[in-house]
Amino acid sequence: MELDGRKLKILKAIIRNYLETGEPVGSRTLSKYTDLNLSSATIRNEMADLEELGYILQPHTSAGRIPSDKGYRLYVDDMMREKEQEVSGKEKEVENMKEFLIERVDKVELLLQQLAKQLAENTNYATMVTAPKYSTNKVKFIQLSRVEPGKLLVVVVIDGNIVRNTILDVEEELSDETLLHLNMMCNTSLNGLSINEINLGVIAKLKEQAGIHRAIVGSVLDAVAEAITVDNDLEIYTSGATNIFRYPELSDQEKARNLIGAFEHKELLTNLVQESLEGEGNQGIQVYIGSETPVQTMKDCSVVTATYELEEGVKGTIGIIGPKRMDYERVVNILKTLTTQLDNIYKKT
Amino acid sequence: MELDGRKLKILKAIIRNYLETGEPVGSRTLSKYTDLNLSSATIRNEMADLEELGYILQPHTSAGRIPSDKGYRLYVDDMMREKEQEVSGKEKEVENMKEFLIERVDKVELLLQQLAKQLAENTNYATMVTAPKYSTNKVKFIQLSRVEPGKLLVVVVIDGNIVRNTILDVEEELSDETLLHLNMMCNTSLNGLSINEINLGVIAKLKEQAGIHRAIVGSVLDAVAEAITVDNDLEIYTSGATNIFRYPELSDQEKARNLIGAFEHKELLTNLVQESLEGEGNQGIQVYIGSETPVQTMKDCSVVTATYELEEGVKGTIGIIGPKRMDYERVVNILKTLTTQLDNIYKKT
DNA sequence: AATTAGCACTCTACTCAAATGAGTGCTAAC
DNA sequence: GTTAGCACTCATTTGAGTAGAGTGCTAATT
Repeated sequence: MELDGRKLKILKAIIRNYLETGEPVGSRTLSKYTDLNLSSATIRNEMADLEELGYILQPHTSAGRIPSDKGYRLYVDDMMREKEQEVSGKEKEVENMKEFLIERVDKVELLLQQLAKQLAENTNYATMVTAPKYSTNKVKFIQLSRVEPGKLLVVVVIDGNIVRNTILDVEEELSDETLLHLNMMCNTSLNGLSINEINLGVIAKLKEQAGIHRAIVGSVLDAVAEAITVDNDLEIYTSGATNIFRYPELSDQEKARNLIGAFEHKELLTNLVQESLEGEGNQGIQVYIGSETPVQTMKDCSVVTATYELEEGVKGTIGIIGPKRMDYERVVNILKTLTTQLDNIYKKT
Repeated sequence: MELDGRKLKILKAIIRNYLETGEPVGSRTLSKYTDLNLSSATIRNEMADLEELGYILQPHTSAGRIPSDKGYRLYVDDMMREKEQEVSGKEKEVENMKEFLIERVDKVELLLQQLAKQLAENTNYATMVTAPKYSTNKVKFIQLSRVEPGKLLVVVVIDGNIVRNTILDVEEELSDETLLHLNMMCNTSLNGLSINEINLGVIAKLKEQAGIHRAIVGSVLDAVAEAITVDNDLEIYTSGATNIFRYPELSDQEKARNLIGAFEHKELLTNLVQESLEGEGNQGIQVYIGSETPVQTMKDCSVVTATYELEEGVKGTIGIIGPKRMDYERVVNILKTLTTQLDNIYKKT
């Protein structure tokens, strides 16, 4: 059996209707409210076929049909293909979001948290934003200072002016000159290097230069290593988890608990981020429908992720989590314009 | 009417039973399963009195009784009074928690997040932990460095070795000597001062010393001010929000949504923290029952908060949020031992 | 051969009444 | 003051009956 034009039309009509109402769609509804001009009986036959093909299913015998994951998939793919052509979308959607993004907050952390929140409020879905990840952190600047006797402050500035710091306990007392000297040494030896480039050779050379202070250099290197190591964890901001209560199909105890649990245990979301960064889809946008999701506890939802790239190799992910019947079109649009704008705003800097 | 000994006994029995089962308690149950040796009829009479006094109430005519907020209050106060005497509690409860606290993580942030998580897992309630708040932050050390041309890194170390940093854009190019000079100036003028002590006099003197670089000093002072300003916001870590689904009386859509919303919008929790820090109760432990809570959306819960104090004036709050029928005794015990241990661990440092 | 009308059938959701049972309040006896 | 006993209340459960939405199939129509 083939999926001819008419079947496709009917399928799309079913999906569109279901997206709107959230109720199973019956043959009579379609017959009346579409321009197909077919009787309900004919549509019933077609629907039986569509069900056999796996695009739709019945919650129970005497109910209408709802789209299956496979059905949604077809719909989304088709939609994405169309969008592709339509060069520039309607930018209005994110207009007010833009406004607040403009007045960039200092702390990236706060900005992203805010972004997640705004996005959740605008879409009525749950959202997730990861901090941009510098795939290759490079040391830009190192500063060692004595805070108080026995305490050494190590500040490391890395690409993108991210500042990390550690306080070390040191046994020996360092004179001002030694400190100055160590500072210079570290900067000349390490600046511009990434974690992989700081190899044994560099380390040995540095320790040699340090002479009697080699122990300290060791500690400092540890601190530097920690600072430039890309931490895979936790830098995920979420918002709007309670939005899932807007959708009855996600609101029962069991499902709500699972979902909200996933938002609480952010480590579960890392899979999602990972996968989303790897599989480059249409303009970095990826749609996971139901059980396609990499996060098991979200198998009753759909997830749309977008990758934004501040500069070469500096990527983050934005995700929107909603019911399978989410408004894919709108969500994809929002994410597209949003990522473009994020890029632009940061590139201006 | 008075609350005589027997009434009190019955009230306590009702509460204890209800804490266990979560079901309204009937007269027959009490008659059978307590050592009061009274018939159900007598107990019924007493219960009628207790209801009139406002300590218990009936969900509906033909149900047993459940404690009212006033009833719980009596119970908790009484319990706290008893605990007072019992000098040292059973410390075992937090034994495994201690274990992980011992291997202190560097980042306070992580530690507190972990603490919240562990606590939630151990108690099966929702938890909340705030970062210790230094009521009077003092500047301990300032370091200005040139990261790259036009960018000045300001690092401020404050009490408790908390490190804050800002990157400033500067117009003029600074020589190494100037930078060194500025560094010394800032440190000698500002070290040891709190936000209130950095007054116009200090500022004027500093600017005068700076001469042509007064503009920069202005920016630096702003950065310092930001660093030592106690930020009232957001430093709240939560965990175990999904635990509320364990308690049917909190699990319906409406309530669950409200509660989880409160955990998401952490700004709502600041009231709680505020109040808890101010009203010093029994060993810094405070119990809010039902509508006593400062956070409106939690009026169907009870909240137990504890204040911990790392050193003079450095305080944080731990909160446990559960159903009104939470195991107050256990929770209070855990919080007591936990705060003591937190103090000890940090004091060792 | 495709479409449609018609009808029997299925299944959910709702309503209603009756039965159940836990628990009370009150009265009269102890 | 305490208790036994009984009538009463009310939430919950159960089952029957009904309405309604929607289907699948067959036979008639185009």
